[in-house]
Amino acid sequence: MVDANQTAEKIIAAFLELVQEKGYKGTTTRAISEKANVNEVTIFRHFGNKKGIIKAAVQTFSSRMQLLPIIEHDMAWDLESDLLTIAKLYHSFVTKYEALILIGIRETVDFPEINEEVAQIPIKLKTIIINYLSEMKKRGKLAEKINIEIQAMNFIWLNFGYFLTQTRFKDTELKIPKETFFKESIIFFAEALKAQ
Amino acid sequence: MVDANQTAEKIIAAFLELVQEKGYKGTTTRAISEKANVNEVTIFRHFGNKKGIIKAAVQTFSSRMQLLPIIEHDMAWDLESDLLTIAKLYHSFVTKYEALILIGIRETVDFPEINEEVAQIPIKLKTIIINYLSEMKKRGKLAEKINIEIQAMNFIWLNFGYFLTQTRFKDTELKIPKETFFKESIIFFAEALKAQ
DNA sequence: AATATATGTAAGCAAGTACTTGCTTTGGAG
DNA sequence: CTCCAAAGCAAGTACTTGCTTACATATATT
Repeated sequence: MVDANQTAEKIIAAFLELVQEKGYKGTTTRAISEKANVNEVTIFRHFGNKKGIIKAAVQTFSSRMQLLPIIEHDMAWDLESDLLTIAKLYHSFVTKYEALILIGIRETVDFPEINEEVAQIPIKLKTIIINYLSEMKKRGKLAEKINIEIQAMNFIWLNFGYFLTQTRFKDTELKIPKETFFKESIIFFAEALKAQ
Repeated sequence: MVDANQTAEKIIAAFLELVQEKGYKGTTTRAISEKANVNEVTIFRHFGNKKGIIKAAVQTFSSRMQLLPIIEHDMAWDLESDLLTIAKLYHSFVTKYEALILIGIRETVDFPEINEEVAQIPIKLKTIIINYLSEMKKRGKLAEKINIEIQAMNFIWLNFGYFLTQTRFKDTELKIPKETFFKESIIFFAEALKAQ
């Protein structure tokens, strides 16, 4: 007997890959079946309908989301290294779930739930950074006058902007390697915070 | 006789509005005709086919793009106020062409030309800022050690990230008014550059 | 009044697409 | 060997959607 879970995963993987390219509506169940090397009917037997695939994919996504705040305890209470840690975690997460995030950004109307779910990433990130910066203030490592909420958003916009520029524009003029971004941009941001 | 240009504009406007909501494939020619209050056939008489509407819309967009670098001469050679001017110009432009920009980001595969065209926004912005910062260095108003290309990209990511966060996530927790963004984030960035 | 141009109306076609149904095949567990 | 869950296969249905065709109507210009 064939492992049912394995086929389901194959279908989800093919689905996500295709959606990343063609968008949700551009992804046909036939194309999914071909890419996953299964019969089209198998898809419907597993997920009922096309939306069911997304639903299943989102579930694995949201359960992983819960794990994010754990790193709050991994802080060294050094601004540069901690912001670097957070940025790196953010990018590995966001790269891994690129397909779903793109769906959330694209299919705002047809899948408000996914958009809502994807919006949780910056929201969660925001609270993490706000908590972190507050604690840094308490420890006297950050100037009192700093507007923590604004700075949390600055950090988010910077990272989100970098991520989307890299993934959505193929132009070489805009390509900046991850290491450069971390070493230059995040550190610049951390130093700017310190200097205030 | 009815003004043909006017109907064409009505169609393009309806098209852009719908695409912003539903995406390109989610936008049917029937829906466009209803929203524009014209007959469906009129659309095809004007633009030949569905892609023709996009093509026409992109044309007005690209011609406006050409005008952008003109503001290079509007600089006061004061970091804060100049970056503010550039940021404000960027956001008014990007807000105006939101629909097309979203198509460019979403429909990378079906409309590579539009993606290419939309990518010109950050590319053009990049050269504008690089030129500006270089001149500021020459005038002794900016530290020599500053990596101009990186800082140009930082500025772009910040603005692009802000723009997309505002337009794609409806959550109130992430909403920051434009004035706050300009006054806090852009000024923070300018000060950080000065401090280097 | 006549002409030309822009649009409306009605009907429909061809292709694609999500989803169904009924039947067959496969391969591991008892 | 038998049973059964999981998957393949073939055919088809119902519906949507981009686009076409043929004809009627309105209005500005000559």
